[in-house]
Amino acid sequence: MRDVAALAGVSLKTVSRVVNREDGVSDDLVAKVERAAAQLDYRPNLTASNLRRSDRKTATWGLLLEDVANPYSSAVHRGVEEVARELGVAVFAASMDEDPERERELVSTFSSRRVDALIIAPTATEHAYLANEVRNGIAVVFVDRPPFGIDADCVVTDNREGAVAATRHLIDHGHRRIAFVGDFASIVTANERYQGYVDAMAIAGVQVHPELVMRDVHDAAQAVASVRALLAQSNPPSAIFTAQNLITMGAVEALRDAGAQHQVALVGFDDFAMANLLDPAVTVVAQDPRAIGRLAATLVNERLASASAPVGVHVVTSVLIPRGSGEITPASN
Amino acid sequence: MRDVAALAGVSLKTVSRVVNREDGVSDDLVAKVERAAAQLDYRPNLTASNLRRSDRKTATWGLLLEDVANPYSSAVHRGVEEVARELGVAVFAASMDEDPERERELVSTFSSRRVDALIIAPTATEHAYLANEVRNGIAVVFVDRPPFGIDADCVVTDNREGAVAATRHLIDHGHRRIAFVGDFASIVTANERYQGYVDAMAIAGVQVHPELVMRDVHDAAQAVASVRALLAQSNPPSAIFTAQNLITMGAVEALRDAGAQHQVALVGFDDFAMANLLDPAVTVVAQDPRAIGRLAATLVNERLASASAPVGVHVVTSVLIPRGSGEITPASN
DNA sequence: TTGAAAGCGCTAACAA
DNA sequence: TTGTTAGCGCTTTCAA
Repeated sequence: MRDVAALAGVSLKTVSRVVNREDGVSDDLVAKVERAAAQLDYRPNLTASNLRRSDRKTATWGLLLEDVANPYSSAVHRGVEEVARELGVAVFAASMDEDPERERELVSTFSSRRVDALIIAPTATEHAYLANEVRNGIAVVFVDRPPFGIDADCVVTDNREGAVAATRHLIDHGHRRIAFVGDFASIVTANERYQGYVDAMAIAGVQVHPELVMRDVHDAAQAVASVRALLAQSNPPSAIFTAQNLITMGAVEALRDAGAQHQVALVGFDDFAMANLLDPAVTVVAQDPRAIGRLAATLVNERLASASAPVGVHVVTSVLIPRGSGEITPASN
Repeated sequence: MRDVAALAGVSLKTVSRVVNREDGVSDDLVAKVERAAAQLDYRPNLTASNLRRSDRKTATWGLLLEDVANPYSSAVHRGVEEVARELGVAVFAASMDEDPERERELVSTFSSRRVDALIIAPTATEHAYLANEVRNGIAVVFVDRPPFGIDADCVVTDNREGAVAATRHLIDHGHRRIAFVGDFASIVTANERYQGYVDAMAIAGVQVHPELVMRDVHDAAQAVASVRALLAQSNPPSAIFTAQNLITMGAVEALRDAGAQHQVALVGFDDFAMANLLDPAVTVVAQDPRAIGRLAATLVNERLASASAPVGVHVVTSVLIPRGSGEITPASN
């Protein structure tokens, strides 16, 4: 900036005014400064600017995801980015891989770079450690899972209701032996989905068979093994509700390997690419992760505008998409 | 930091030394400062530190992708992140959506935040505009597509060789009427893949039929339409080479809709989720985008260590994965 | 409308 | 081993 000022023959402050498009500078000087800036290919230093500015805003957010390469996470990322782009905000993104310590490290990394906001798909089960960030005016919004030990905005899917819809869909198609395959019981959303399954069964008066309930299944490989074990039982399920996208993919593989894909019904939580092109096409309860990301970003922006606004939980509704696998009826009953 | 110094009863510089783990501070004072920092929940301001430091490193990189939610892009992102994490580097990520102007905006956005490096999967066809960044010591590495008008490291797939392998695979299975469906001819990689197709056909003495060549097909919907048109011809192809992942997905859909998935062979460039679970499973030439990301990040790190090291093009080899769709033989010939 | 001086939080250079 | 002073690039405050 000093070089630009020297070349344009004006003071530092005048260059600052032109760069920040403040008015009160004569057209003559504006032109001179712009010419000099272009000639030197001047790039303003936002970090220095931020250091001195009274509002201390860096126009930078941090986004903490389960895994940037996971389809769900990356769709949330995309939604956040769309809103951030309109606001001229740059977004740090990183993966936590279900590691609470990594979550804290990333918060610290982003905090020391003075982000204005943190959007967190939490892995930790305790978020009191964020109190300092909130006190310092960093907007914190949670997605996918709610926070614990801190009051903050949060965007979640209607996990229980979605699971009820999935389970009821199978019951309505005549199934009584309905298996559940879900993620770690320690994950709140996995629990809510399990609860939805249990509730739907209870409401319909259908018995939950403990040998048909597989929990703590986290990835596709474990899901393949779990579904294989289910199918190998003496009295196997006639339908399966898989409560997470990777589990559904694993179930598809196990069913196909057993040649049972047209005999055993399947409904999955979370949509995934190619679900409609499989044979049979896979019925799912779809979330809208991009909308979740957009909403979270919008909440960040509102929180930044008024730190004292009341905090809320925002529920995005899921929707059941029948495609074939969920409409298979039991062979005999 | 001032508050920490006051609370610990030491000078600013001593706190700075402790925070930066410089030695030459007595254990006694280190303990005092650490206690004070913990008590105040002190977070160092990396932007201020960077402003003053002589090396001017922010430990921050910018990653410019086609679309953060695209499976290819997000796998590259993951690879970059893995290396960045080890180095304690935070990564900005953003999508360009094939918009060259957006590419320049993002470079400017990240430059003004003083990133140490830019990793770009370029959309623009002219990169002379980056000369200033390079001169300022920002490490610039390109992935997926090479740069133009600037000397910089670059990581690409062996597009031509991969396309040759795919085409030859179909020829080896007896096909003579082999269609090509590829992305915008303006995209370098799409051109290389087309060239590989043409070369493989020529080497084998198989005629390229212009009516079987569909270019400028960018997304799944356009691919569905293109493959439908191919199948509707009076003398349709017995095999199709789709030169991009979304195009392959669209081709799968069109073939299935026409009931031709077991008659017409298909080999796609780029692997995708569920390709092995489709019926038939889809034969692909697979890239390793995560490895590409890791390599790009490693190159960034080397470039940062020595700005004057010679620039190179790094080719990551693709591999053909036979799964079924590519091994279908022509009905008659 | 323009500019001079001070200072954001931190570290380099030097001094004690 | 510890502290002092200056200044990174910018904006605030205030004066001209």
